[in-house]
Amino acid sequence: MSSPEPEAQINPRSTTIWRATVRQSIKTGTDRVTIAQVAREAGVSKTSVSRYLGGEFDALSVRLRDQIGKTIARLGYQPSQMARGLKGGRTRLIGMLVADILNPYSVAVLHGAEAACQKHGYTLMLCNTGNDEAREKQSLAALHSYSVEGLLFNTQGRNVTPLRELGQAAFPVVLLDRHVEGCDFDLVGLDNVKAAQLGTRHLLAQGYTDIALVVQPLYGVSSRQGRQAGFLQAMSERPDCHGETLEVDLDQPGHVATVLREFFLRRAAAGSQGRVAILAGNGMVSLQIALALQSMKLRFPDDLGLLCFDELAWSPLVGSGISTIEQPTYEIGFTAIERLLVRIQGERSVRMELLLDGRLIHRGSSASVAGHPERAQVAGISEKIHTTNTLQYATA
Amino acid sequence: MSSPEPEAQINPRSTTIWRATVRQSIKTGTDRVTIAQVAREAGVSKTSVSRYLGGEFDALSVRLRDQIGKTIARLGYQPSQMARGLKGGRTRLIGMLVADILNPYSVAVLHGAEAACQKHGYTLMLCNTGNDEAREKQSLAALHSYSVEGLLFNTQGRNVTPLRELGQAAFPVVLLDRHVEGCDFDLVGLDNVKAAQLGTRHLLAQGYTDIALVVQPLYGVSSRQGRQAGFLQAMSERPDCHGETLEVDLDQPGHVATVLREFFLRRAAAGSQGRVAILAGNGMVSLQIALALQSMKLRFPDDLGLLCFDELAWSPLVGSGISTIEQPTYEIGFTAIERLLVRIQGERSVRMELLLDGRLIHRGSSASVAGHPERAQVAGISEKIHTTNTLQYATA
DNA sequence: TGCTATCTTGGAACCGGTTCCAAAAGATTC
DNA sequence: GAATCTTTTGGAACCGGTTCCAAGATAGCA
Repeated sequence: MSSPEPEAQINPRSTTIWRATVRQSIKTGTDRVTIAQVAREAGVSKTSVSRYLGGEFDALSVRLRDQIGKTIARLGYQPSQMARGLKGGRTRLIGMLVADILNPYSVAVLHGAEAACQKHGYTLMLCNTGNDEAREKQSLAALHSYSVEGLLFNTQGRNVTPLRELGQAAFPVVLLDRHVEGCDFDLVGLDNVKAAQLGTRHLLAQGYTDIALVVQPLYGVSSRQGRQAGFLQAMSERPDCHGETLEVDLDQPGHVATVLREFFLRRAAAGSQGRVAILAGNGMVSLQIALALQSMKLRFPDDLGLLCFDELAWSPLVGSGISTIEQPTYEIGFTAIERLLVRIQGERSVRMELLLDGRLIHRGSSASVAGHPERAQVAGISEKIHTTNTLQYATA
Repeated sequence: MSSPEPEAQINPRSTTIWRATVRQSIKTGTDRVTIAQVAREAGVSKTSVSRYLGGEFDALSVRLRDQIGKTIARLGYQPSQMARGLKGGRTRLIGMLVADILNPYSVAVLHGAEAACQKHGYTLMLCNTGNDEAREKQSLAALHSYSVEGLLFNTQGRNVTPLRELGQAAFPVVLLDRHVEGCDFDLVGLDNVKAAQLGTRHLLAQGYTDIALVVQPLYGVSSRQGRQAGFLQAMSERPDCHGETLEVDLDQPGHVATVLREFFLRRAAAGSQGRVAILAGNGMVSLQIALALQSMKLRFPDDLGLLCFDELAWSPLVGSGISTIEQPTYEIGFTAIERLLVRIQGERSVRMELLLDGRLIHRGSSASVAGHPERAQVAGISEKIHTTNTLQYATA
C-alpha cells in the first residue's frame, strides 16, 4: 500500500485530516454532491467510492483509488454523516449532558471534551439540563434520537431511571464528576476525598481551628459527599479543632450569608477562641461566599481564612487572592471523551473510575495566622457581625 | 379534528412535548424500534405512521390515529432523526461555531442559544474554533456533513471565504457579535457604538479626563471597531480630554501591563494633570487588566478609573467593585436562534441586524473623582510605576 | 494449458424514515 | 342507482450512504 499521490487532497482514513484539506466550496441543500455523482463521474460504482471513504484501500486498485480521489477533490464531495450513520450506526456523534452550563466547571470540562472530539473526528451534541430532572430525560431522548454513539454525562444525580436503562443496555456512557447509584458506568473526575483532605490539612496547618465546609446539598451527589468525607477525615486527625458541614441553597438569595453568620455566632456561643476558615465546596459556592463575605464586610485572611474548590479566572484578584484547589478540568473532559471512545470501540471490561488529583494553589486568603495572632479570631468575627450586619441579615 | 385521546401519550406535533412524555425505556443499538415495527403491530402502513409522526391528522381517521398512538406508546417508539433528516432535510439540528469557548461571553450566549433550541425541539451541535481559521473551516465542514439546518456563527473574523460561499448559497446563518465583510447574514449582537458612547460618557462625567480604550486587535472584528467608533465619538465631544485606543495581545504574557505602563508614562510625559481611566474592550481584556493593575499595585478608583465591557460573575468582588457595561447575552443567544429558525422556515427578506442595548452597571471602580481631587491623577500613577514597577516590567 | 486461489469490482438489498401517486372507501349529487 | 367528488389508506420509490455476495479479472500452481 503506497502512500497517497500528492494530487489526492483527501485522506479518507482520518476524518479530521480529511476535513482540513477540503478545498472545494461547501454545497448546500439541493445541489449537494452525492456518492452516486462521484461514482458516475469517476466511472466506478458507489461501492468503490464507499470503500474509498471507509479507507479500505487494500480492496482497491491503485488506478481506481486515484480516479476516485481526484473526482472527490474536483467535485468537493463531502459525504453525509446522516446517511452514513443510518446503515452502520457510525454517526461519529457524541452527546454531552451538562448539569449546569453556567457553572464554570462544566464549561472547563466542555472545553477539554470538545477538543478531544475534534481530535478524533467526532462532533459534540450539547444539552444543558439546568439541574432539572425532566429536562435531563428529554435531552437524553433527543440525543438518543440522533443515534449518538456515546454519552458524556454530568447528571444532577437524583432520580436517574433513564440512565439505569442505558446501563442495562450496555450503552457507552462516561460520567463526569459524580456517579449514579445503581449504574456501573465509567467515571472521570476529581479524587474528591484526597483533594478535600489536602485542602483541609492545609487550612489546619495554616493555623485555622474552626473550619466550615460549605457545600450545596449533599443528597445524591457523590462528589460532594466525597469532599465531605475527606474533610471529616482530615478534621478527625485534629480532635482539638472543630469542623462542620454547612449545606447552602444557592437559589435562595442571601441564604449563604445567613448560614455563615449562624456558623460564626454558633462558634462564638461555644466559646471558641480559635481561628475560623471556610472551605468552599465548588466554584459556584465560592462566588456566593465571596459576595456574602463582602456584604458582611468580612475580609480574608484578616477576619477569616478561605479556601475554595475550583480555580477560577478571578481567584487571584479578590483581596490578596483566594487560595484554591484546582481541578484538572480540561484533562477531565479530554480524558472522559477518550475513555468513551474506547467504550464505543467495544471495550467491555469492568467499570473504570479515573480520579485525577487536585492541586492546591496557595494565595493570601489562607495565609498563616501564626505570626498574626490577632487575625481570624472567632470573637472578632462575631463582634463584627453583631455590630454591622445583624439588621441587614435578620430581614434577608 | 378532535383533541387527542387521553391514552395517547404522544403529541407528535411538538417534538418538545413529545420527548417529555415518552414513557418507555430507551432502546439502543440493535433492538431499536422502527417505524416498520410500529406499522406492523398497529396493523397499518408505514405511511400512516409517518403521517402520524408528522402531525398530519387531517389525513388520518380517528380509528387509525388512536391505534397508532397506542402502539407507539406501548412500544416506546422514538423515530430516528437521522433517518428523518435524510429524505426531508429536516434534521432539527443547528450548528453553533464559537470563536472561543473560554470567553465568558461565548458561554453566556451559548446558554441562551441552547435554551432556545430546546424550546423549539432543535439540538445544538457545538464546535469551538479557538479563534483559529483552519479549525473554523474544519468545523464548518463537519457541521455541514451533518446537514445542520442552520448556523449560529461567532467567527474569528478574518479570511472567511467558506462563509461567503454559504452566503451565496443562501444558507441560513446568523452571526453573533461581529459581522463578516462581504456577507449579508443576519446579525445579533450589542449596539457597540451606543454602548461605548454610554460608557465613555460615563467616565467623562465622573471626572476622568485621560481615557484609554483597551481592546484586542481591531483588524477584522467589527464589534471592536464599533466600540472604538463609539469611544472616539464620545471623546470628540470633549476636546479638553484625551482618548487613546490601546491594542493588546492577550496571548503574550505581560503585554497588557507593558501597554498600560507605557500609556501612563506617555500621559505623564505629556504633562497631563488629569485623571486616568481605562475602558476595557471585553471580558477577557478586563481580566488581564485587573491582573496587570494588581501586579502594578495600582488600585481603582484610587489610582485610576476602570470600566469594563461584559458583566462577569466577579465584577462586584474586586476592590470596591468593577463598573461594567452588561450585554444581554442570554437574550442575544436566544434571539439569534429564533431569528435563525425564521430563516430556516424560508424567510428570504433582506439582511437584518438586531442590536441590543448594553446596560451600565455603576460600581466603585468608576467612582466620581469630583470630591477626591487627589484621586486618579496621572502624576500619582506614573510616580507609583516608577518607584515600584520599572524593573519588574522592563524585563517582562 | 487448465484449474483453482486471490484480488477487484459492482449489483442489489438495506438502514429508517418521507413522499408521490394511485387505489379503495365513503359521501354527495342528480 | 349510477356517476362524481372527497377522504383514507397503502405500495413503492427515494434520501445517501454501507454491506453482503457473487461475478469477473488476474495470478499461482500443477
